[in-house]
Amino acid sequence: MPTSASNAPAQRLSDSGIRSTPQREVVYDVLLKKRDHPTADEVFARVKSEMPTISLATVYNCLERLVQSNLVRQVNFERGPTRYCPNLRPHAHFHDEQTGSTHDIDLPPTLLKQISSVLPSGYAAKSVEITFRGKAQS
Amino acid sequence: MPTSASNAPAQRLSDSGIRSTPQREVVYDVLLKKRDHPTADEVFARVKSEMPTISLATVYNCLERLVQSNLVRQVNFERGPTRYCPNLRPHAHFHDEQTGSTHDIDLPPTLLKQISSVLPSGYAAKSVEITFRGKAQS
DNA sequence: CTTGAAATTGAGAACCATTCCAATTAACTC
DNA sequence: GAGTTAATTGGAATGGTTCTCAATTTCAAG
Repeated sequence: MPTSASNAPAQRLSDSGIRSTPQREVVYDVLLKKRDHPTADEVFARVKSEMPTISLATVYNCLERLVQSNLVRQVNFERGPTRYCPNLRPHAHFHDEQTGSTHDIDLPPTLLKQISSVLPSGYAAKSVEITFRGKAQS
Repeated sequence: MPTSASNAPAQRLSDSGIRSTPQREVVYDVLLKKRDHPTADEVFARVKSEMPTISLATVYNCLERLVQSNLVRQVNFERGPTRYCPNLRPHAHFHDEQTGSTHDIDLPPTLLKQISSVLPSGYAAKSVEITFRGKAQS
């Protein structure tokens, strides 16, 4: 079996040092395919259409593993359910209040530096999280 | 009745067009006095020492009113309980992972403009939320 | 292959911040 | 100060995400 595009996700799983299972591959694949920051429930629904026997607990387990392996990031808005995002580059989130959808906004490194420069000395930030709220033209 | 320092909060309540009650004044006062982004439960505990008969439901009601009146802002971290913040100026939050404490970081208007400038045309942001995570020297 | 460690399953339980309720009390208006 | 509207109270209920459990299955290394 060649290292074709279709099993690249599986490759990335084992490359990340986590055991590759069909469930994990499908979960990861679903996240890569539609990057709309789905909740665990939404991932569960999507995965089920490809793999009807998967359980919600497994989806939670897989997502947790993917997060631990730094292949996926967790995103939280307000107090809603945790969402999952396979975009590993520095980016902000734009939350469209009309549609409820979330868009990734790439952040240039220069801006990141400028933002971190507002921190008083003695504050060492490991990460920054930026969320816009408003409406986007559709 | 003079507008003394002690009843300024009460004044600000009625100035905001909401009915002034002892409970609301104490809740607002507690938020102003210790600006460490307490949860509703924490506010409840602090208020109770001044007003032992207040109920948790009232604390929630008061907080909701204060938020509606734009005297207080809600802040959410991860999926934890909602926190309350009387700082109305544009600011970011620095979340110290060691201590769990949260510090306000003032944001200069120029930076806010720079941040908003990364938005593609068509994206109209009504608000931005910036959270740092890391450790602060104590 | 064998074997041991790790993952999956399914259903239910736990968790807990928040809201609801109906009764009581209090705050403004005239 | 009478009346009307809104706020407070306490306790119970809600709601929904996330976790737990033990049994079973699957993975991958030697």
